[in-house]
Amino acid sequence: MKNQQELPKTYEAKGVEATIYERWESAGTFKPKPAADAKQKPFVIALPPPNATGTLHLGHATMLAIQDIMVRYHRLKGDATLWIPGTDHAAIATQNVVEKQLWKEEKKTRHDVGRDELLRRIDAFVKESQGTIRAQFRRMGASLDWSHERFTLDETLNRCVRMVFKMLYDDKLIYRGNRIVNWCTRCQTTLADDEVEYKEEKVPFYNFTFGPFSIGTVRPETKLGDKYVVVHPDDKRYTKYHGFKGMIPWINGEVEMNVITDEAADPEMGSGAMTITPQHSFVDFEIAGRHKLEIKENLIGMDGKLTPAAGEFAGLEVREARKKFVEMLDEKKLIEKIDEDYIHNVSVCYRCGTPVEPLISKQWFVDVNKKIARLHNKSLREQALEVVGNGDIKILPENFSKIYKHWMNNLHDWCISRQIWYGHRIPVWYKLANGKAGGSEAEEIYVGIEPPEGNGWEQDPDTLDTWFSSSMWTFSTLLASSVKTATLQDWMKKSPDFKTFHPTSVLETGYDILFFWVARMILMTTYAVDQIPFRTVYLHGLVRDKLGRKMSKSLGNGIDPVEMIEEYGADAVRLSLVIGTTPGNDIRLYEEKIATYRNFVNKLWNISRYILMSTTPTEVAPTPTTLADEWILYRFDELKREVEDHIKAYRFSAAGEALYDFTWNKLADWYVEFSKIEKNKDAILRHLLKQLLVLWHPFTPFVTEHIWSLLDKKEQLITSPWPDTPTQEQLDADYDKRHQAIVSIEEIQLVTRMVRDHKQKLGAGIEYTIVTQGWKRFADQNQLLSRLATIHYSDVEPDNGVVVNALGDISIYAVGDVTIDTTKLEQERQETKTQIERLEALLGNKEFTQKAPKALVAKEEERLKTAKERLEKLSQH
RNA sequence: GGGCAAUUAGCUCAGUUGGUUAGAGCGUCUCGUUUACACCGAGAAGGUCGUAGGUUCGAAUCCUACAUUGCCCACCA
Repeated sequence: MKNQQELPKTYEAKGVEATIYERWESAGTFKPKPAADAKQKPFVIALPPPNATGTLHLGHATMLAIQDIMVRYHRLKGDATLWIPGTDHAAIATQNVVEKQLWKEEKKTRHDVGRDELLRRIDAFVKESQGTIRAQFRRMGASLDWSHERFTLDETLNRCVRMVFKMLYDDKLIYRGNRIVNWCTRCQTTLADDEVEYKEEKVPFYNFTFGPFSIGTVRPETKLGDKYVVVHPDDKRYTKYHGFKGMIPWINGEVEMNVITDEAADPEMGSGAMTITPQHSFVDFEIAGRHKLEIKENLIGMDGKLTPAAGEFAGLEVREARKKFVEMLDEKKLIEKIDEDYIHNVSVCYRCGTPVEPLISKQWFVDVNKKIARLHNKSLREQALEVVGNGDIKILPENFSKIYKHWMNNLHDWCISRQIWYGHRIPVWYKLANGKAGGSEAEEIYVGIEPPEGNGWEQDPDTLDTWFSSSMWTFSTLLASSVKTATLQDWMKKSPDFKTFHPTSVLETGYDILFFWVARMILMTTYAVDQIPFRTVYLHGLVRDKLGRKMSKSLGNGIDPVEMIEEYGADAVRLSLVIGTTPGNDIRLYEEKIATYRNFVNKLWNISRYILMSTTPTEVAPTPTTLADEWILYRFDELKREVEDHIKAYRFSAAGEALYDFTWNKLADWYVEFSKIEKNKDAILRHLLKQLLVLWHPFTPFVTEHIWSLLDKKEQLITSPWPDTPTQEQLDADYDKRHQAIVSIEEIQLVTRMVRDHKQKLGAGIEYTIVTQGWKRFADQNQLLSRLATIHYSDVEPDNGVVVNALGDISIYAVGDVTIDTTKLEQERQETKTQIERLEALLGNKEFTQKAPKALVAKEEERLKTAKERLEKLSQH
């Protein structure tokens, strides 16, 4: 060993990661630098802001790993690179957490403490969570520009939200109306369509008599005031009732019944006739709208109990009311039958699982179908479809653009008002004309960025859907906070960051929020900014356990990334989330997998340790002098090309695998071993190591930076230049030049393997000789072979030798008093024969030789030749 | 009900536009104290690529049907 340097035998991630991160951050390396190439577009990613409630989970770890690869790659390439961190206030989720805590600790509800006090408590909680998140994201090694951190409730972002709200309002894309909405009786708020989930449940299905019709339902209690029966216009059974109007017996005596026709009634379903309850069913609401029917008051209230409009049922819980209602119907002999085993999809709140009540409520909506001038006479929906349809925005994997389009095609108006306290307050003020609460017809409305002047204005108590503000994330985070303008256009003009960095390059996130978030960003950004928010959408899968199950607390199968980082190091965790995965497909993670990559990181460490300890720094250029040198330098050039191609094509797994294979199977297993025989490889070894560290750096930033610091202290690795990558043409030319060296070295590897195999079977003490014909062996090739496989080289067949294997024009002899098991040899002979037959058949096929690519035909011919030679050798003994 | 994906070694997964004998990691078996590494090294075994057809000189890859699994959307009055 040339160096006295003492390096630990295993890489201890725990001891170095924090220091390294601190060094990157304090040197300002995460901040964007002007591009080396002025023509090159900056590379920008807005980090999907994690909820301000949580702690780091594997979903976060995945997005950080993938995005950091892209960001570090572009930084090394010399691009102006910006990765914007931040957190999302996650309105309902956050308020829920604090409300739960309040109840648990003090047995108080939000109404007990009041709006201001609740918000104060939420703020305190959020501040703490943000601190946790920041610390944990740093532990993953994420090279986020923390000086650019944003929060969806920052004043700057809040102002942006108010501005966009006003723009939409002025364009008449935001309206307020009495419409049917999803209502969570627990969260006490509306939910957007995609915030509702469905759960299968076994419930009784009732069939009752409604005049001449048989009506089925799982929710009889809503049928209290029904008076319309809907049948399909073409349903012959009911043609005679079309337009019928008359009195029929119902729960409390006679009621008026009207028969109307609508295509929504499915003749195949049940009796083909249904009654409608527009207050509590989306479909019924639409039917009522088409027929301009009067819509009565809600029967179910926001508290989940029946309202005074339900008369004697008022105040009852839904389930109690149902029971009573059915009993009363039964007494009147109006129940036909009850199916107790009916499987029904119950809609529930995605946050708390409580059944959702559809009911009528006065809410704010975004109109997605109205065509407006700003969008060149298109609607929000059409615009959002177009930018994906025409390729301005590319979605990866591609099949998700189909899903996106389908969703967009079926998009309904977006209910954006929420009856919770935490979030962006709706920038609308009301003044009652008569100065008294009550009649809404008499009120004046003011919509603005700032509160209106004068007295008597009261702000809308509601807040905005959390996705409303996150839909602006790519541009709201780039607006200058110091600037106050009246319009968004002006603001953008006066925001240098916005002008430099928008649109962003890539939006990387899990496919589960494609609709919640990605689609809405496209919707809102194309409208408000008249730019796409990002050019490429990369969707990763969900992290699951080894059996493909979701990780959950109740199953106890969760993996805490922070614990894994503690034990295996951040680099290993990152690799385990990237290698062996493909975009859009779920990722199965388990501890052994992380351990595998920890082992790899240690391998990289030990290769470096060996090079550091056995070579000295040198200024000599890495010039190949032996076959092995030529081989490794060619394969390394090839690796650079592969890695770059893969990263550019977002195939991060393939890039990582190529690096892994080169590092372990080529550099460590062969070249480092060659270097022990051939010596004097300091320049090449150090050159390979340095460049390899750069290539690995996006994947495993900590260990590479650490090794780098032991190697070269001038500049940090994170801001070093990416090595020049040869073009495919250069590689091809190089291959032609180095062809013999490459073939020879790879031949050595094969022969070595064969001899080792036989040595194991025949035992020690056997001598091996190889006899070659055809081209002359190179001196260093012979030397390498004899050292690696303890083998002699000869031009002539040894007297008492037995052929144990053959490769092309090489024969391998075991020499001496050898009794060998010929089964293996016979097996090889058979295999070679089969191969020859196959190849002869293939090459005898004119269609193949004519239609297949010439290179392939030539290759097959070469293989046939080799196989024949081999068979000849094998048959000699 | 509509749509999308998946099905490859015992397990977890790769497999770019159809083209060598289908790859990797883990696990299994055999051997190994060569001073970079036992978080290691050398080797081996293990797959008719879900099933059945089709297109093609050639299919894990393209087409059709079916089966199984998962997800998304719609939602049954």
